[in-house]
Amino acid sequence: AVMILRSRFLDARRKRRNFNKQATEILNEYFYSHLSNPYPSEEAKEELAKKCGITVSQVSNWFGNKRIRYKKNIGKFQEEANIYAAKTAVTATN
Amino acid sequence: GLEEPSHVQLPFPWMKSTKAHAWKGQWAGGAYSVEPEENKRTRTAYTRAQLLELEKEFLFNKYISRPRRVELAVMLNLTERHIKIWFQNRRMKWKKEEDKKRSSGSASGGGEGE
DNA sequence: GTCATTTATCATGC
DNA sequence: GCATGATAAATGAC
Repeated sequence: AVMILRSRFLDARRKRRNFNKQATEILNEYFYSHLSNPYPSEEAKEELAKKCGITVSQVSNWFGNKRIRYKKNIGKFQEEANIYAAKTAVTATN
Repeated sequence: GLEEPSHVQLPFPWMKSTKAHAWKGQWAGGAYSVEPEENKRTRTAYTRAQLLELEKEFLFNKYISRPRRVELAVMLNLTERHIKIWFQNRRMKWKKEEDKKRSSGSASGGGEGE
């Protein structure tokens, strides 16, 4: 048996601050307009990072978290999905 | 009666879990029949002592040899696979840190530090 | 081997 | 009290 001990000391300070509402808006717009394949290219990540005022790593983190949390509970995001779906009448056909 | 979903969210391929789907059925009754929790992906929590030894070894060299890996595995009571993966991840982390240092030292801006 | 990603977990914000 | 961003095992593509 693998005993999982919680010897989590301060390996690193995971300080976090929430993103701007505007940044979240941009990220969500991209996510929901590419729901069939929400994997932005490196180029797209850089552009998003620039527009949001965050780093490329942060963009990657955001999409990673968003994808896993979305698919784990699609129902929870349904309302949000509708909002952004209406906001962007964009071709998501990659 | 039962409400019929007019525009059900298509189960895009990326929404499927690759391995060890730990969560319950999200669209049960729809397309998929998601198994209940089978084998959850175990995340080994390394002890302080183990991490200390691994870090020490990494300081010595970034790539660990097979014999040394076996040795370390016994010493730390971990599998070779654990050690191998730890070094792979550690190298990626190291690279990221180095990248940050480089960009921070040269051209204007980029000071993303604390 | 690298490396983007998945996944669990952590730490914080509110 | 969960939402959310970050970190680190673990996976898989190549």
